[in-house]
Amino acid sequence: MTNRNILVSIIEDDDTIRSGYSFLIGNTEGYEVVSSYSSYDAAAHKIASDKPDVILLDIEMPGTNGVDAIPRLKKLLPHAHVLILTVYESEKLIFEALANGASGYLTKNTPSAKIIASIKEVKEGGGPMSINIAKMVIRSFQKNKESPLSKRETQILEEISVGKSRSQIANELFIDLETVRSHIKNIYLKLNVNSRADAIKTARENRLI
Amino acid sequence: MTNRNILVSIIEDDDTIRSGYSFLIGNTEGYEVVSSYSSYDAAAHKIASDKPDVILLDIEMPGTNGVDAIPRLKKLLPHAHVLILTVYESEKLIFEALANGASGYLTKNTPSAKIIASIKEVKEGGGPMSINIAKMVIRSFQKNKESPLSKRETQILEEISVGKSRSQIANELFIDLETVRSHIKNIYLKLNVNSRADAIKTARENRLI
DNA sequence: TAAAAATTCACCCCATTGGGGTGATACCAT
DNA sequence: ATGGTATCACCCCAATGGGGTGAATTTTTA
Repeated sequence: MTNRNILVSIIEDDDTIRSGYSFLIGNTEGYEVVSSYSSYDAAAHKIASDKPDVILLDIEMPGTNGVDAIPRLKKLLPHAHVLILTVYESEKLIFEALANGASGYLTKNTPSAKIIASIKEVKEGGGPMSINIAKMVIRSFQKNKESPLSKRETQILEEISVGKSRSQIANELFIDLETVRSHIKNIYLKLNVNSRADAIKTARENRLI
Repeated sequence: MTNRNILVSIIEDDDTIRSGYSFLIGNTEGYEVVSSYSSYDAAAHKIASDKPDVILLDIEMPGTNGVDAIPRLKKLLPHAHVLILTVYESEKLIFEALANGASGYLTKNTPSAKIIASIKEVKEGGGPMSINIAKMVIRSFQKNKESPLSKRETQILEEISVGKSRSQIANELFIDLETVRSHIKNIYLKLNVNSRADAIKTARENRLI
């Protein structure tokens, strides 16, 4: 069997950048640019017939933005991989993009060779990320070391964050219901909130849990 | 100013692998192996004075395992970066390691050049990951496409997962309290559970939310 | 276009929960 | 020995959560 080219579509509103990518990828052995569009809206009705393996997608675009475009592209082309290529490094955008089905996330300062390699990687089921993105993702797993909460309080807040009730927590930690209550009260005091939802929100924002 | 060498400590129980890394890194310009140990327990009392910039850490080890070793190492050497180098690819271990403060996660099939580059990357605040690890991490952000839950049900379960009460959900979605209730009942039916905690657990396990 | 699924709402029941207040004891670690 | 932590107690009461049953309407899909 012969390895066929990796078919790439590009959706990027900046003409210069789009031509640049197109030139770069089109002139690389084993890669083929099947189409390029200046927005998702321009691509929507045509990209399905292009049958790309990988879609390079910008986030900042007129009309439908990149993040919202991902699930639509996945619906049009269930087997295509979406590789985000953008200048944005906001944690929110990155996670939204990944949650929406992006297979990788590169920033625009990524060297050409890495872009080419990432397209192949993504086609083969990998998940390429720029180092700064990987850093943010890793950091998102790490807890804040300067938590105002004690160990026990953190533990209880974690139970709360998975939907446990007071009595469930009391049972699992082998302590009295009242003790759980007083811990929760102290948690609320420290976080300056007065509901489970707010406590969870504040804790997540500050990586306390 | 002159760039000083990157100081590396290695904690790895396999003698052969340890010497291999030691040789590889020690013979690379700009890198210096300041110490190597066959376990965390062996390193515990001495590594602080080695003052490494980066610690290469194995997960599978006699005595204190790698995951538990991370926070202790971070306590001994708050400014050192821990780079996991292991054969394990279990999602649980990866996330535990990252949550415990690991700065990067490489699998042992990583080519030498990539290991060397990753040590530098980690020292400069990056977050290197093997492609297969990045893939798992990315997948962990992505929802299951074959959810038994409807869009609305998923939305409501997400609200529940952040600790919202029925009435809070009703207010935010502009629907009646009773409607929220009936959605929740349907969610419980579909997931075969009968509590918020179980629903959240099942949903998280199946990436429904 | 007809059937199936999703979304919406209603009213029954009732034990449990959640949040607020106040206070107390014991154990640590600095 | 003083402040933070962890434990428990009892006051109050509205709201919540979970279970049952049924039904109208809209949307999606076959």
